Amino acid sequence: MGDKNEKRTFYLTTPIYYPSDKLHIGHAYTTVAGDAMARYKRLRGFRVRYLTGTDEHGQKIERKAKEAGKTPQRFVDDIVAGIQELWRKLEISNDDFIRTTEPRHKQAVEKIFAKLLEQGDIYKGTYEGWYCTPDEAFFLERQLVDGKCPDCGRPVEWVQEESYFFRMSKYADRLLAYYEEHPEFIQPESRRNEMINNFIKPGLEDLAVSRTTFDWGVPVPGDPKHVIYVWIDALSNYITALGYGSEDESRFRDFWPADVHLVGKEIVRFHTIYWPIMLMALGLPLPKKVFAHGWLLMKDGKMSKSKGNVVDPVTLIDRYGLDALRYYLMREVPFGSDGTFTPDNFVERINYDLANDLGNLLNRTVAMIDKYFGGEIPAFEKGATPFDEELESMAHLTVEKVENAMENMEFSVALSAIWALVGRTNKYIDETQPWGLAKDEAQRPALASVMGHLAETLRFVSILIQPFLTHTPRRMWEQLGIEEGGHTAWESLRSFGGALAGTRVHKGEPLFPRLEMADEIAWIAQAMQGGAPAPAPEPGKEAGGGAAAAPAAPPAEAPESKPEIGIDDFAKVELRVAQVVACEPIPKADKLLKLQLDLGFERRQVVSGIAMHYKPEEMIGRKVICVTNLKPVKLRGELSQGMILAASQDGQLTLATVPDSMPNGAVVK
RNA sequence: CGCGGGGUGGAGCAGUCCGGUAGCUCGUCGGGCUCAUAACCCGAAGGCCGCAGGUUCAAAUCCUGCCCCCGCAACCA
Repeated sequence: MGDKNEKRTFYLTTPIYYPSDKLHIGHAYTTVAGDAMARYKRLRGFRVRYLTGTDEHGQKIERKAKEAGKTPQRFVDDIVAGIQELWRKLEISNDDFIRTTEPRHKQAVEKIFAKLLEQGDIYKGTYEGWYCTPDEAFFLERQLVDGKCPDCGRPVEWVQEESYFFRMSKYADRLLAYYEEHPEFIQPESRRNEMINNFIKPGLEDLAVSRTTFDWGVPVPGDPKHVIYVWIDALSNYITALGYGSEDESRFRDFWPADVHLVGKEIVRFHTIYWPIMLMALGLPLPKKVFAHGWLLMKDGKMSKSKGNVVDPVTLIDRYGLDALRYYLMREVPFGSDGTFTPDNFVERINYDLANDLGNLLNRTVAMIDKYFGGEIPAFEKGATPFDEELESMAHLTVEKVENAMENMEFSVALSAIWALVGRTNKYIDETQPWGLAKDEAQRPALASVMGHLAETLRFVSILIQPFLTHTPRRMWEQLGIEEGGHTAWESLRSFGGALAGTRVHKGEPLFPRLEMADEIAWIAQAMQGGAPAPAPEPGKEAGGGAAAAPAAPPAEAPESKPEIGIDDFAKVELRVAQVVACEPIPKADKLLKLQLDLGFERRQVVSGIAMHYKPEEMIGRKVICVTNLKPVKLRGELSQGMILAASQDGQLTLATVPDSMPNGAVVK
């Protein structure tokens, strides 16, 4: 093999996830994709470093921890333990897991901040502006209406709030030049134009990189009243995890710059603008590629618990096996586009591709070798049947296609190519009709050739799927009697031949049991609703998945509750019956209706976000309940003096109404 | 005219950058085979490629206008 000692390196990262909640299948999607890439590169002989982790600071975690009655650290420790458990279950092969609360990270972040400050790239400045205290909002001079708050009309005051800023604009030209010179930098290309047109061209504003409104973070060196905000704290994980800024920077020298940052499309901007600029300021090379993948959406749009369309990856793994889930994630959706998860889809994919095509192919091949050759894979001569050559050349072509696709992170393309080979092999059996050949002793060499070609093709497939499926390759090798080693190495794909001649096959369990589609679709749908799925008969599992524990159904999620209040607090709210006397939509606002309410003793105008649910004309005459002592605000330029009550969930909304007999102005409590 | 994505046989998608036979998976219908997990293989039906113009010998593909859907942003006191 190669006589180069120096292995090429490959550094790949996922975003660091925010542990304020349990992770869902979308996070699993990203991380499995990265894992497939990392495994592929390792198979190709690269020295790979695959990093994932968690971004653990910030106001939201501080608040959630408080609500949970925990310290922030304790709070994130608990959630992160769950995340790491999920990665274990998904057999993510990450080489490191960075947590932004770790000393190694915090120390480096302090250094980075200090350096940027010292260089003058970060400066201490002030947010200045007109501030409306009751609204907690800043306004520019030109936004004021008659020198007063444009929202509520009350006086505003000139305030200054201290903050540290990063001079972004200073680097804008260099960033554009980098884009120019490295067209591969932002990966689906369309994203690049988006960044240039929307953010860079209009001019980069200096970025506020510290906060004084919360404490849970890395304090600004020498100015602990500020904490370092997410930009610097989180993005720098990609280098702090390599030991940048520590006593030992050897790993950093080996692996930086990153080959690929994998990101969701919602954070492209941070990774293609802020992060490169930070690196430029630090005098470091920029990552080679930022790849934005799409979202895995649920049938009814974005995942949300209240929609009842959340799939817990663990539920799927427990019931269908890890390889089924990993295969589905990587095959179903072209990486880079959005895709939709549906139970039908998931079950179909497993049944057709894994059970019928691949699993059955192995099964029938092994059965025939058993039957016709006593379980020993025969030696063969090339071209014994008219179909041999085509199968062989397709096998080689498939390797080439897979390698090309993997370089571009086109995982679904790679898998389709592999499955095209599987399909071709099934067809080959039909063409050669081994059962016919077996009846004629003179056809013995042809039969041997067919068996040899089948086994060899399956060997190819087993090697090619390794980045994606973590159990199946080994199970195929067991059945084909292959020892892990030379015949399972990627480089062995260069030659198609009798590598397996003489090995003994071992008929085993089907790789993937066939699923009862209707039952399983219903089961998943129920699991997504959060209800306890019906005790459908457990389908077979991947061999080795011993414990046939009852599938863990996601428990019904208890709604988040607000803290208890006393009657005094409640009494502060004034609710009254009001009648709608006029109602009209507000231009250019999808959700807003402007209502004139008769409160008996006075009339007032309320703006309400119910336009998606009620037409203006059907509002007129209704008696509703209005909060009458709410601070007035302007919405979409219209004054709103109160709010009307409505119940809503899952995109439904119904007004709380009162019988017409109740007089306007009646107090509700 | 806020930003972006999309409208291709019954369903879900590819093809659109770099014009020239419209492809894949599933479904439907018909056939073949029996080695195999009632799996596998072959064939057929089915599309005015959102609409209207334009460029061209030729447009799903380029240009113009319009319609519709979906995210995001704003607005849900």
